[in-house]
Amino acid sequence: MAEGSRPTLVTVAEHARVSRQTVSNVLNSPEIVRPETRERVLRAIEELGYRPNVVARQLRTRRSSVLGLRMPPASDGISGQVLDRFLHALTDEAQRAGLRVMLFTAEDDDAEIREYQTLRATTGIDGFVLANTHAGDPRTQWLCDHDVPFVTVGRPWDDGGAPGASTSDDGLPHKVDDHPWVDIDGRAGTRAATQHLLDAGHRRVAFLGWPEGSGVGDDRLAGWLETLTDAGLAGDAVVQRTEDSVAMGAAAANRVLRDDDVTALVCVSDSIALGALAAARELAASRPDRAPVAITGFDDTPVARAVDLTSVAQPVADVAARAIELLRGQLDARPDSPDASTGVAQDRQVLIEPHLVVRATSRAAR
Amino acid sequence: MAEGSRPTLVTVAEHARVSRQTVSNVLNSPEIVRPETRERVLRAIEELGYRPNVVARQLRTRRSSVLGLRMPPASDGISGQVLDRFLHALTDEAQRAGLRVMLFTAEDDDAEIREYQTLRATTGIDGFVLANTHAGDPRTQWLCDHDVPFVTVGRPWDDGGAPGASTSDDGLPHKVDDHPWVDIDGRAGTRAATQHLLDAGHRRVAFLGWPEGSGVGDDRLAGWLETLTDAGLAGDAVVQRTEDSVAMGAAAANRVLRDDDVTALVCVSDSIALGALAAARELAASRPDRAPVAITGFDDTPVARAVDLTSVAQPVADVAARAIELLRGQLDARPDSPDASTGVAQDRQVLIEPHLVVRATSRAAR
DNA sequence: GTGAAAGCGCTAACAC
DNA sequence: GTGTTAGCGCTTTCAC
Repeated sequence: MAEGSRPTLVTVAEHARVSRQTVSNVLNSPEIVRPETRERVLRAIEELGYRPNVVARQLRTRRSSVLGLRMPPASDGISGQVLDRFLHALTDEAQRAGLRVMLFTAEDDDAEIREYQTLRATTGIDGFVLANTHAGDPRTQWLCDHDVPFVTVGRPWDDGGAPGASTSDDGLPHKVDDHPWVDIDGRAGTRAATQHLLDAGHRRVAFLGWPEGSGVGDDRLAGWLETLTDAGLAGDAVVQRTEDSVAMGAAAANRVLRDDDVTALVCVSDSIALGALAAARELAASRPDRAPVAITGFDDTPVARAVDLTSVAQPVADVAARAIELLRGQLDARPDSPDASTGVAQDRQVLIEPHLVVRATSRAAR
Repeated sequence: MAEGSRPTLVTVAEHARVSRQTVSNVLNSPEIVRPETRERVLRAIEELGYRPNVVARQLRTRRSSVLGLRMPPASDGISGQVLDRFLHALTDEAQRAGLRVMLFTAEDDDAEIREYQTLRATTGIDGFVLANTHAGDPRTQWLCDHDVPFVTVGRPWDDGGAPGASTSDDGLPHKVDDHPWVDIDGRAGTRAATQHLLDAGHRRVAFLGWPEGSGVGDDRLAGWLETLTDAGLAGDAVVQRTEDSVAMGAAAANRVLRDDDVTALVCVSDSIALGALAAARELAASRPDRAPVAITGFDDTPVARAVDLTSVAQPVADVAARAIELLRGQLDARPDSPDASTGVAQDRQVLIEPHLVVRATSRAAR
């Protein structure tokens, strides 16, 4: 504070009576500097309250330690706040790893790619985290082609619906599907939900899903069907597919519940579950004789907590942690750092198991 | 692409046959360079696909054009997603203004202040956007003391409850309350909601609020009370205060609705409104004779849309735009840029009026 | 109006 | 091990 401006490497060097390079070494490769010198330098740093200027370092090393993330326009879905939580977790993990998260926006995929270019050309962003990737995404293609480190949150779903990582059709320079990603195992989630309902004695467990073709939706459906099949109940499988909204959920539920044997519903989302809940409640009011209907949602949104809805919770923090890990792996593997061997050989694709949060809507009849 | 690496100022200068300084001028002060030279330089820039390196510029100018924002830990409230929307809008506005938003996290206020220091010392962040400020916030104090540009989203509520900007108790070097902020006029919001209900013929309009002492909550209550007073109905004013949750909202509503004359509820939040809605529905079922109850919420969360709840919508995008504006004003007013006069003289404190979104829960009896 | 010189704070080479 | 020499790409004097 006494000096007019902040101390620099030179200030520290003078103070410690060494060259400025030695100070730099103490900071970046402490092991190559003699302990007593190191001590002296560290003391000087301490005394002066020196903080390295990362901008200068960045100019020199061409590494920014900054990650870019496109802020998606708030989808109007009810599942708000999972992005909030993810963002918080990601920022936190990044910070812990010495990285920063920088936000940007883009109208569409092409604009986003243009932003990648700008961001890399002008501010030297090191890598990107992509959410909301979709089949045949031009963004992942571009990033692969330009050798930019990135990780997607969500698998690269083939147009078919099954997870990628399998078919390696030909010897293209870059197999787009085969990039680092982290995702939540939706199938395992619905499996848990369905099993939970079966364990509670339900036999005819219907599924309220999204229209066919969405990788995520089909994956969740698969988990339900699998479980039913394993239990020898696949013959009774009932599915209703609908758009993701409360109203549509209610309508779909009403259709399914015309079958009096259906006593439980596994829903692909909390929105649909919320609709189903309303439908079930009306049904219970109008027909006290009918068996009460158990319901599970997916995402464990605040709404689920609010209305006491059993739901599959996404471990967002884990996802963020693994995403940062995967990104770090790529960053460290770049030209300069020979630490490539240091990093534990890790899978480039990570599937995280969600867990079921059991609440009132799936517990024994009230 | 032909060349190995990216073009720099020198590359452009050579290409345009001018000094590198002239190129810099074309970029930063185009008006001082002769039109024909400028043309030539611009063409060279175009041809080479030159992009200025902001890191180098930053090292030289000490301005980063980056804004810091602490990512708050997801509050468990139902009102998720307003942060999402705000973040998107803020990023968008910032980008439009040539600024970037960088995220960070901190455990508490002190840790946040430490991050301010780190961020400014090492990466040279230009300013901050603070959300969730509270009475006697040490962060705003610190930022004022260190002359760091910032803007808060939300007024600096005095411990009393009234908005600051009024009492200037003594001649302290920095009047903490008197910093730039943007906020939503909650009072105007509940005023609109209450008036809407009065217009619909309701006479006894109760308020379900938060416990006393929260600036935001008291402000919202004030709007309701004001409107009732203006209508000469203050004598009938009924308030129930409760924690912000669906269950508490239902309980509070039940208490208020014991009074058969109460036909409308203005709620301080969507969570509470959601509870009230459930209570009202049960009441309607059990006592078909009673007049139906109209309900309004606050925040216009996805849940409100989902259950067709009338609610006060926060114009988040406007807030973001004004926040960026206020920050820009401070950034431009700094040492170098003499453009201080250019910026329209603007208020340093901005109150934005929300608007009511009328939905089923407040329309004439179904 | 344009150019030349200097330097922002740091690290990568290479000498010593 | 340590110091010296060069820049990274840009802008800011200040001559011309």
